[in-house]
Amino acid sequence: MLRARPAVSHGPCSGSPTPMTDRSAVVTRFAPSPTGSLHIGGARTALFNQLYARHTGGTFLLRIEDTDRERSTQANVQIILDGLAWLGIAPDGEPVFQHARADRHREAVAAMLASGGAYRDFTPPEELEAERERARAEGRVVRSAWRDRDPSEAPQGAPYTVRLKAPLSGETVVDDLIKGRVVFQTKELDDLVLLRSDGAPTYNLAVVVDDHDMGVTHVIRGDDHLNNAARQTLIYQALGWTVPAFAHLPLIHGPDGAKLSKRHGAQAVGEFADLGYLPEALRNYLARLGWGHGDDEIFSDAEAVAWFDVTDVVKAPARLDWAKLNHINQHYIRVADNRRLADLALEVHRSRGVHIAGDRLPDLPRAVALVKEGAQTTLQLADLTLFALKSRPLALDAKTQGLLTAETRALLGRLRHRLATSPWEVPALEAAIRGFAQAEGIGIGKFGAALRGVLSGGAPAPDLASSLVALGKDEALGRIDDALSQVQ
RNA sequence: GGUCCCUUCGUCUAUCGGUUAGGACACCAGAUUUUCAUUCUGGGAAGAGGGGUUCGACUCCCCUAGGGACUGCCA
Repeated sequence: MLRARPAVSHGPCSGSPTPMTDRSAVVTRFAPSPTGSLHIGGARTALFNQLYARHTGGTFLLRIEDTDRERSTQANVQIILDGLAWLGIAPDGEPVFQHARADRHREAVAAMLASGGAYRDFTPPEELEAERERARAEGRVVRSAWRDRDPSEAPQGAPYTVRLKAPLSGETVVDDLIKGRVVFQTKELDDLVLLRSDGAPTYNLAVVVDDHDMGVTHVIRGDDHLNNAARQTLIYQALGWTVPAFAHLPLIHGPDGAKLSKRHGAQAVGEFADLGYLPEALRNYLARLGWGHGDDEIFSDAEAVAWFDVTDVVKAPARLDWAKLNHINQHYIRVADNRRLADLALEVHRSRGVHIAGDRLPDLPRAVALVKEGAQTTLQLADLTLFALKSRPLALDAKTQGLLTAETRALLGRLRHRLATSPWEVPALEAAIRGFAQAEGIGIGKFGAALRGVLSGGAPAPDLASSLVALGKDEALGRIDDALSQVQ
């Protein structure tokens, strides 16, 4: 018999106490495969696992499923770790690397072999392929002839895989927390390969052994594993282990309802960061995708933890809706700290190769405060703050040049003096501008566009008073002076 | 082909046998306005189809259609 619960092998810097302490406590895990980056669907799976663990006062673990040595890369592991960190999803304890536990997996297989729950399959690949075709034609599941043959009949030293000896009758039930009771006819479940011919454990075996050893009580994962859950149940039974609770999340589709792919704009969480989304916004949006709490749309992490329950997750797949993500992101930009946003905007400018003079930087947070209402992403925030970051003298765009007639120049000259005596605050400057228009007996339209152009150089800018404040008195008046002294 | 899952406004969702089927995003119209945006007001918009069960079905059951997953010595 196997050890009930061997120590979990941790990552490089092991030594932290094993997270599982209370047998009755909930333990969830996120188990991504480093054969690609962290997908947005995976990110949501991680989020739900974390929310459920936090909600129940349980533990949330991370396991890297790197049993596919060919396709797993260290770079992808790092991308996944970075992605989770960026999103603000922090697992408890060190991540478990599945590959490092291969011996333990083989040990479990040895036990199954010994108990008759598994068998050695010497079927050569070509023959297997033929059987696969036959089985498909007959509408049944693939079965190896070696299931009931004596291994001693195999040629000496012939390569073999080890397969699960699945029962041939009865029902296998997956009591899913989201999908409900799903019944499979056991004979429809095939004999999974447990160990490859090179002795390497397969995914289905490894998940079961690791989930068991890690004390996972609730397996919350993508819908695409629902069929696997039945077959994994058979492995649990063969090992004599308790089957965990399952919760299969419906997948996230692209806006057109098709499986999410590159043509939908973004899949990896890193791309969402590059597109100017805030992690808290993405978290909120992701939580609303497939789950909800009444009419609540915008909620804090604490509220999400308090309200979340896997059983409330919707059964149908959801589509990624950029418009709604934008809206939520806009909300979080509005409430975000200006210095933080300024740094984010600056990062965008730098990545765009926009040179910004150091003396303009201190004004950025103030500019951010005045324009952030209109930004849905930090990319847009960068667009909206560009006017404030330009260096004098500004290159005026053609439209502004055209507006600077002798008459307009005269108006701006007089306005400049009025502004210079005003307190440098939005209400006061607004009053000054209105007062000026009134005194001149003209509408703001007569000079407003020109003033904006002079202040911004043609880049998008907020309303006049806000633009003036965003720039600061010296810079604003200086820009006006520059324009007025410019040779016609 | 086989097994399994899914189906309420364009999208995300509420409803958990009795509601004028609610909200959000998007969209349309109007108001505000010195650009863009913001803001405010109003509006259109849904239970895939067909059978049952029931006094009464979006809600429970069955069938059909459509979508999806799995069917690998990938995960």
